[in-house]
Amino acid sequence: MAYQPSVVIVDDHDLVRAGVKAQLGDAVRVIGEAADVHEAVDAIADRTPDVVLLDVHLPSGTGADVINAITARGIETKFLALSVSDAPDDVISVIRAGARGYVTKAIKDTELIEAVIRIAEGDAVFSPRLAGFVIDAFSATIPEPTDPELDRLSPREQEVMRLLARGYAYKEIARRLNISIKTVETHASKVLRKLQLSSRHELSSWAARRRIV
Amino acid sequence: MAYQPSVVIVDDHDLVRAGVKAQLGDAVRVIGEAADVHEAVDAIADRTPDVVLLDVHLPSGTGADVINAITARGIETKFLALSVSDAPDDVISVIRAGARGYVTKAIKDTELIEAVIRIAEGDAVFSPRLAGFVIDAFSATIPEPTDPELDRLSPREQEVMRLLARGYAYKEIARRLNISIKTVETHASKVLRKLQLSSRHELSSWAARRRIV
DNA sequence: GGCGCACTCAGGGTTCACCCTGATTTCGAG
DNA sequence: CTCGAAATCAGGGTGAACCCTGAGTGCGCC
Repeated sequence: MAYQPSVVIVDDHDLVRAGVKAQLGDAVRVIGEAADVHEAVDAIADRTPDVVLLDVHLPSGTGADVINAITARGIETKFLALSVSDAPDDVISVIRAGARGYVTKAIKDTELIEAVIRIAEGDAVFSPRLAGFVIDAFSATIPEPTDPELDRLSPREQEVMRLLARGYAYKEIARRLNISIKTVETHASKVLRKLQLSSRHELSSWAARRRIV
Repeated sequence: MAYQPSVVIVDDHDLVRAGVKAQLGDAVRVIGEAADVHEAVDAIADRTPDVVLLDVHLPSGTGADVINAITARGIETKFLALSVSDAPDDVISVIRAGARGYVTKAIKDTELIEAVIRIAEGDAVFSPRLAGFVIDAFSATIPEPTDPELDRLSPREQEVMRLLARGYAYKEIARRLNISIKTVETHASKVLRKLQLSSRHELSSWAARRRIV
């Protein structure tokens, strides 16, 4: 046994913590345990383990909360999320917070040990099915569920709205659509009223938030 | 052998293609090969394999080029990047283009077969060391290298610039900074000139691109 | 002490953004 | 056929955005 990474286990079920500890055997040093967010932050800050085995759902918050609290304190450690959940949202949120791996509790003991070692060495580890979620989120092709706000705009109004959001002047929009400036004004006015916005700046950020531009 | 995914192999070296084919054995059906970007696009479009084994560096372009061309045509297939390179940039760019996995050519034959099967089933597969790059890029904490353009603005001008970029009216900015509207105008004018922009809309997108706001 | 720079402000001007009222045409639903 | 929604445009108005010239104050630097 060349290297024995130190580990803190965070899970709200005593039984799970005991099980994980048993599975890990003496391949790692378990130097702390915690059952909720507060305990976890204290334990990690106190003992700075190489790796934190982190349940995603805790009674007082989420695994992401723990990660955020620790990174906010400038403490350097590595997180491996360990959860029964294989929901994309759970995976993404905890990875976005800074976890470097995510495995489900269905993992076999030898694989868990290997996963912890790899994380300790700086690699990332995923249950195969879960890596896909991260990739999907990464090359985010979020197919917007057709915003109902948008349906309230007539086709022409939507065209004008897009150009407005990009910062084109009325004159430019008129030229591009081959209509008069006055018509553009009319459309612009209706767009703003229908979307309950008061200027093209608000429209710009509105459109940016919904990835329309 | 329950399921035999169809595969197209893209690599500019005959030897490598032969080697890959040998390693895959009869676990998959190799239904096409290609040695450059153009050949690859034709072969994939023609035969629509379940999985494309894709070298990252090709004589006439990159693996990402192939992926972009195929997705542009609306063809659905899955890409597994297979490269000698383990450079983060190579990994990121090909994943960003849409590959669902990346393994190095050091992979063992049984692992390669398993990787192809997993990709065919919709999972993502990575050599462990490479997954880390994707995670790093994903939770991208790009520390901006202090834009030299920004240094050309005086402190006060930078303040005004930020507020302008957020869409505040001169009146608002004047109120917040406790100065007159005329002074805000002066600063705004200088900011636009120094940054060679012509309107606050350009300033907004300029600032958004550099993550200043 | 003079020189440059950042910061402050004013006057005066043009263009643009946005609003309101009102009008015409086309087109499809009832 | 009638009615309404969509699209087109005009006139006329207010305020915001942006420009130029000019000018006063404080501050550090040679």
